[in-house]
Amino acid sequence: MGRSPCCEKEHTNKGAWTKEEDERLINYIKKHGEGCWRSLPKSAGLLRCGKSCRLRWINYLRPDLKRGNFTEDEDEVIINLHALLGNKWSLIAARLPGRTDNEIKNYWNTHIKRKLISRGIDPQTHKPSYPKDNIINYDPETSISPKQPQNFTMQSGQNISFNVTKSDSNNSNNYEDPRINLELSISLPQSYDAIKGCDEHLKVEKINRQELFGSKSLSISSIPKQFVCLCYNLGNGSRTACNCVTMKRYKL
DNA sequence: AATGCGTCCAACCGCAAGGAT
DNA sequence: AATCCTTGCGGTTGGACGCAT
Repeated sequence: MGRSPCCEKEHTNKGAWTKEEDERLINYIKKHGEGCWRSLPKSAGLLRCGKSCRLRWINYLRPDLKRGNFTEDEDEVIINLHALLGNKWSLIAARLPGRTDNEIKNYWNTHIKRKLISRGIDPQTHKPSYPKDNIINYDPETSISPKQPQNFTMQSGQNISFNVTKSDSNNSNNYEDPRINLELSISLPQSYDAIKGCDEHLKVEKINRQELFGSKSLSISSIPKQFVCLCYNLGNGSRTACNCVTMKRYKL
């Protein structure tokens, strides 16, 4: 014997609720309280299934619901909780008085997802995302890059990375080979002050100085004030370098 | 004015958890 | 222990609406 349906579908209304139905539901719940959703429609004189009544009450008719747009603070709470809990909308809603799980879910899908993407953040992982169109699949056999990056506009301070992965010719899938994990990045010209706090740049700079001049001390201000920075990370041995070095060599 | 398209969101659906029998 | 029932959750749908052409 299978599960009995939640209601008799032939005798129930579907779709948008009318004002009269809303009033019946509100009046009934005011009198008898929430619960017993299965029997509620019959008792309240509604041609709806219990599930539908529950949803209507929880998501729309409850008196404690907050109406209107989400505030910036609420946005941040949702983003932080989603990073922590994932798509657990009911848990997120529990932390936002007056908001429902359905409302938050809709808001996430229509607004916050886009907001995060525009910030360069993957809405599912909450980690920085690389533009898909800039992933270059480099074929070492032919030295041909089958998928060229598309044009797009970089913003000041933005950093674009390219991953070079190995392509599997048998099943046309790409996969990351840890031995050839080559990550390239490029950024717009920036001031030296902006990179001064970057350990990686300073480390490279220090090594380069030692290579060129031994223990001789040189002023770090000899680095050009404005330049395009190109960095690369090699998976094999995790070697890192950047063209700050080259720029400095040219300057010297 | 008509049409097409994208966005928003209320409502639906299937499923699972947990309590009752 | 097995089955049934109720409730709640998350994914999806479809209609209303606004805007561009």
